[in-house]
Amino acid sequence: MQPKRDSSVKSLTKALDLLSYMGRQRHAVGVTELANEMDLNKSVVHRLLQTLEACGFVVKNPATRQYFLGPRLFVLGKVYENTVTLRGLARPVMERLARQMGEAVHLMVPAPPEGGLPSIILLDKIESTYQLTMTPNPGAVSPAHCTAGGKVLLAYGALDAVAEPLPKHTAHTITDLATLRSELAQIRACGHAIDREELEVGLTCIAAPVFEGDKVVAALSVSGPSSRMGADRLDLAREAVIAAAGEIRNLLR
Amino acid sequence: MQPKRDSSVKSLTKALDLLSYMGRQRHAVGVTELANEMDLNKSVVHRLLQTLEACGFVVKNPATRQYFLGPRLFVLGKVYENTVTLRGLARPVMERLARQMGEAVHLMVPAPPEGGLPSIILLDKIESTYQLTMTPNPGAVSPAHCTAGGKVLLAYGALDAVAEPLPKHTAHTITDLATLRSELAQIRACGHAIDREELEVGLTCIAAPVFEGDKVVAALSVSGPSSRMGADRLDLAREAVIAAAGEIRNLLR
DNA sequence: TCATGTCGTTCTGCAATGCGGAACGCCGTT
DNA sequence: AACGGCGTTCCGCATTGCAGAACGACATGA
Repeated sequence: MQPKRDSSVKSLTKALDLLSYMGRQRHAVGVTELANEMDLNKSVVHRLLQTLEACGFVVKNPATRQYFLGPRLFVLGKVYENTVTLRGLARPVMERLARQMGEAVHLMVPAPPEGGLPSIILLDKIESTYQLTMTPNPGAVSPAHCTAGGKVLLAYGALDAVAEPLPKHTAHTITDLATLRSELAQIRACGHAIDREELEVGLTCIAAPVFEGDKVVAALSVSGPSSRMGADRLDLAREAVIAAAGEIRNLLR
Repeated sequence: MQPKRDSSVKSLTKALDLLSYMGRQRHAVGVTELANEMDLNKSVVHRLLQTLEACGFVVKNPATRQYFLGPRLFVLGKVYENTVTLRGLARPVMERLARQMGEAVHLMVPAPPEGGLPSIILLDKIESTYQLTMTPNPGAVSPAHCTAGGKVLLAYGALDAVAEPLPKHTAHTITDLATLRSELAQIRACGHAIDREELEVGLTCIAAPVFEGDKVVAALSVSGPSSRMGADRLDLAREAVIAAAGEIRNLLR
């Protein structure tokens, strides 16, 4: 039992975990559900929710007596969205890249470790000019081990790897940690990552790291249906994303 | 000294206030500034920030050692944005209203009481079809006492009034509480509110309450330069917003 | 170079704070 | 009417987080 200098405010951590849980659920939840799911006492959950509600971080539906994310989060999220310089600087570069390739362009940043496996956040995107593509919206969270952007962030240490059994999404998903590690080494070697249907069948992505100084802070990617991402087109995309990521790096200076 | 059944988690409240403060500042801040501004001990602020950072609600710039809102708020804000039913239901109605009037259309909800005076949050908006208009973006917070939407929310009890001296923004701003109260009574009587350059010179708005059941949950407004909002056009707008707000009410059923 | 001020960070004992468990009141169901 | 499940409230105890001071790093200016 090492004291281990914890220095984290327990009640605050619990409250933030409650918020994150509600964010994952995407619908209103009751006190008991939260208490069970988060392994907390009902009275604790209730008190935390009352405080969160008083500050507008949570709203209570008086009819169902359930709680959900509140408007203050909306406000603060918008402030983040509008002030993160990376997003604004990257935008024009992303637009050019999207026009050049005609495919969806994504800008991803590491998600703070939330319990389970390492994840990435879609900070911004530009839609494909083709009709037939359904891509996630900004704010979406995806697993890192089976996405091009995620692998880039893992490879360059912007995101901590994990020992957990990696969940399998398709036949191509890397579920073995050793395999993932050698993949990450290769990504570092060639400066880009490819995801060939590792998250979703029919979806191929290629991503490059965005540096700020000597640290990788984001990943830029081009995604499209595998049918359009043949070897030659993928080569084009590789050149283009790496170049674009470099441009963003210069803008961040 | 009544015990007064407080039942709010102090440390959590402090942390949430820190977040809100950073949201207002819109730029990274240091520990000392926060401690001074929030009237807290430095060590407390530091510990809270460490915890917030561990959960991704705050990021620290290692170079400047300053803190700012983190990506988790972005994620949760997006979840709020995408799941609040009001927004999705109101959208088509707002689009029609905007096309009809050619002016900016805003959907506003009450902001949770944050220390000072009652405020409103811009939940969604549609731009004017005219060129020359600069309107706030979704997520923006405005004072309630000098906006049409804010006065509507105050009038119908969706937002608590306040005793503070009301800050003056223009010559037309209502700064007297008695005057405001009679204005609110009149708003309740005629079912709409008008803001004639009370927040900004040259800007006129007209707003109507959006009911859910027997409670007002939002305000819908049409805003334009005073030059385009003459008596006749304002009459048109009044009919239109009231009708549109009624439609949204039906959709919320 | 050294003194000085300012910043973020760490430490530690004390006591206020938040926790746990149980009890309560409210519904809808059985 | 009895029951089970829910959100909510209560209260004493010990854990948790607090205050204050000290520390170390950095920038500034003499």
